[in-house]
Amino acid sequence: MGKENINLPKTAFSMKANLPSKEPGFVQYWDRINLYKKLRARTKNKEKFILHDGPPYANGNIHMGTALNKILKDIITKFHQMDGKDSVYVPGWDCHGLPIEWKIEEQYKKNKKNKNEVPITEFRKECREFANKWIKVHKDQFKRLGVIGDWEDYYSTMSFDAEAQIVRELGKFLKEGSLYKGYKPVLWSTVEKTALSDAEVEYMDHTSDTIYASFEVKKSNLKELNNCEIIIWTTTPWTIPANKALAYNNNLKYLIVQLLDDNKFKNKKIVVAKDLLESVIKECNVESYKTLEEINGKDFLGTVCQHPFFNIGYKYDIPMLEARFVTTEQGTGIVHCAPSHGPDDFNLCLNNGIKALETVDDDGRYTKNIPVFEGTHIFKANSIVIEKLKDLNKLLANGKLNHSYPHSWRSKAPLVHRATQQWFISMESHGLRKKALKAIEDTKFYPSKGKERLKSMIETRPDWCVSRQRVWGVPLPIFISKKTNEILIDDEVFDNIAKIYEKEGSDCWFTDDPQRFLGKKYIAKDYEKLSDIVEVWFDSGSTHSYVLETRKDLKWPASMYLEGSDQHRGWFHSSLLESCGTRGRAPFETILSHGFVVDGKGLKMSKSLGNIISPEDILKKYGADILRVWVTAADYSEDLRIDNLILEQHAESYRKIRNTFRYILGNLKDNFLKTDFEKINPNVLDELEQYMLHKIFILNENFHKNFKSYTFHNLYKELLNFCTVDLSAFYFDIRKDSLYCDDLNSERRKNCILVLNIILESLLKWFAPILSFTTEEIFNLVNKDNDNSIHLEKFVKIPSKWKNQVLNENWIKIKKIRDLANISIENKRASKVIGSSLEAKVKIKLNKKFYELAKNFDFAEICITSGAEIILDEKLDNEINVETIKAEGEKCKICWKIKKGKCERHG
RNA sequence: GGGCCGGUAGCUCAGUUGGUUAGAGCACACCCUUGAUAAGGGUGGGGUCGAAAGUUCGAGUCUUUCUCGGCCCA
Repeated sequence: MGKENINLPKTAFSMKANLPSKEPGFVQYWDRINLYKKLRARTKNKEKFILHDGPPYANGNIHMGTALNKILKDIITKFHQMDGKDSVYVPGWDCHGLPIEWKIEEQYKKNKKNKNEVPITEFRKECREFANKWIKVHKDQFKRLGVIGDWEDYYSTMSFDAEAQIVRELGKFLKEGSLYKGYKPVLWSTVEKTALSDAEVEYMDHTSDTIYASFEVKKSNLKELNNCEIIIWTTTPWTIPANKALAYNNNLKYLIVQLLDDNKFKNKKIVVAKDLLESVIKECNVESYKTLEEINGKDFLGTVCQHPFFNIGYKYDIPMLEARFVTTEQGTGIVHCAPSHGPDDFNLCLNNGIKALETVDDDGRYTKNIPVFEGTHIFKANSIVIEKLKDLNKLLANGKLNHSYPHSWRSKAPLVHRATQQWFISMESHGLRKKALKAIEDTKFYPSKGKERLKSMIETRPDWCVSRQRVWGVPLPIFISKKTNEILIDDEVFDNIAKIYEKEGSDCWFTDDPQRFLGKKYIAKDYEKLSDIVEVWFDSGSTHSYVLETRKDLKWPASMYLEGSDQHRGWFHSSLLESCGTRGRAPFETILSHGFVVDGKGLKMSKSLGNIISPEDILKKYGADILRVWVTAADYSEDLRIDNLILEQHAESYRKIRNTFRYILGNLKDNFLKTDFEKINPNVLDELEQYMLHKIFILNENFHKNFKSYTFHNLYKELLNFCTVDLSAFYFDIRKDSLYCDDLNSERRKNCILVLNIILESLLKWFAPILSFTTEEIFNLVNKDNDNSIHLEKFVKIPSKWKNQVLNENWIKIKKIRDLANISIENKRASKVIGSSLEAKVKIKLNKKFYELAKNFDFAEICITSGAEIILDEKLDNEINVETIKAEGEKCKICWKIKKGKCERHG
């Protein structure tokens, strides 16, 4: 008598997962059976769920953030698919833009090649190849994570049809009139006559002229300020002619000081920040002065000054504006603002209705917008401006300053901020801001706080600058009439350009005869062709038009956009504006945003901290399913922590889940029998089985509730708890005896097997979107038919008759008795009276309420002891009292129960 | 520097409109089992809820300040 006489579990499903080596095989399998096509066929004509992929930039290996994003997308896509929808995922890539240009330029540098000598189309070709290379790399990395999507027919922002559609979209804004020409400061090299990006800037020492200049107050709400002179300090005297405003800070204290030295400023009242007075009088060599008044920054509200060059034609008002960027680090606490020559100045002025002008031309000479000085080169203007200020008695002092200053990385020439011609989409002219805010109201946000975040950005953002002076992008399809200076707006032209791009891409814009784009209606020599490109956020903001709208397998608007929370200012934002501008509503129905991946302590990952974990490392050590567990178990609405400890913990949970499957498979001997849930009559089963069916019903209900609200971490926790608490420690433990020792024909055992089949199917499907590899491994093991996949299945439907609230209440009480029995048994174990619980017999004294319920149950079975006695004791202090005694008698060789006399089952 | 969001046991997360000694799983400790065995079971220890102040009969839950962290902007 022994192991050969009992039904021990046996399965081919190994305890050890070996995910890192096993998973790539499933990636191949899904490729081989063409799972993606099969999925489409399976849910053909079903309601669509479209999660539109926000395109990652095709540059560099993926990092944890990308992995998180793709896994989350895949989990959601799979949930909707298994929920019965046609859940289509088309991945995409963002390809144009500066980072790729840099990479190519870097290569040039290495090879001592000069970018300017390379034909533009050649350069763009290299950019395109570079992007294509990374798309390929990404594709494999994403597939390795278990992500299922249309990998063959993905989209990219540089495909010919995308470039063509971007032209059409711009055409809509041009036609409407909301796309206008304006000016905005960019870092400019007057030597190379080109704009530079931040990354092309080198900071080096530079000696600048400094001045303390004065602006006379014209009028103020604070009478003390009248007749005062506001003092500013700047290191760029040449920007004074472009001055349009002064900036102060509400939180600073200012002083009105009367100068008493015997010079041209004698008795003049000047205004500077209190904290900077000392440095100002020192720098300006003031020897004698008198403080008249202390005022608050807010008192400046409404104050208007005169330009220092008022007397030579600068007759316009100089308003004083509140700005937080004003500090007391240097200067006077009041900052001179030239919107054409500084980003801060530009934004502050823009918010106050003062637009930047073209004040300096490509070569660095003042334009006609700068009276008196027109034609002067700005690098020669400082001394002229200083002289003029002196003449007009607006110069308190001047000097030199050696400081770190931006220079071109190529020519090493100093750079300037210079307003250049740019193209803007107006937020107001055609109600774009209003439309976008309405669209936000109509969108559902997960988590809900995303709504406020996006809303507050749209409320305050300035007009959208969509032009860039670069080469790797879609050219702005703009012709300007040489005669009228007006933009050419003609659908025929836009469409003609788009058609050409569809065939050959947009490279030709830079090389071909402009006449080709203009068609027959216009003559090329009458027009200037722009060479700016479209900023890349417009590219990706338009994906809805060239992906969702044009593909038959998709729908517009998308069911969901899902990205990291930084994309409130990125893709969510640009897509919203583009779509509201062209179609009057958002291109998405819902937005789901997730937090950032941080290390175990909550700090961001950085090279300097050395706390970066790469997806590659995790895949090698744990496998994708562990990474998918990490994504599912985390609350993505906050930042997601990850380190080895956290992964180890999730790996541990995974093992528990895996062993739960293994136990079921072992008892089923890998023979899964699909059952028709509807045909099961719970009432013919033992109460324990009925109770498990009830548990499955409730779990399924919560599962769908959590799925609907996208709270996967709660969903996962419930599944995990079901495996550990309800199955492993409870149901499996109790039913072990029946499974191993009952006759194969016993009703009890057969019913248990039935329930195990049900649990296997339910668990497999619940876990499939999460543990995509492991569930496939099991599915393939128990399904002999070829080319099948768990991912083609639908979620189980649990009949409502499985729900049994009364039974549930009863079993809560039964488990309470069981818990107390366990404590009692543990006491006896500690005192070495017994070891295994089968060596024990429990005497359970109960009050009337519990007795009436418990008398119908076999507590030896429930408590896994050799005997149990239920005794009514109405005098009991507490409801339940359990006493454990050593079981007496013979140990049955088969079921190991200790009984006096023969075992009733095994003789 | 500004805006927004967050800080509950070692870890991942619960904690409904403020109300009994703050919960779960994992991890940990000890014990049992050796017929789920690089598995399984049982029992147990562990947080005063980032800090302080306030409102209240009563606060993890409301207010303020501070602190740490994240995203965005400057």
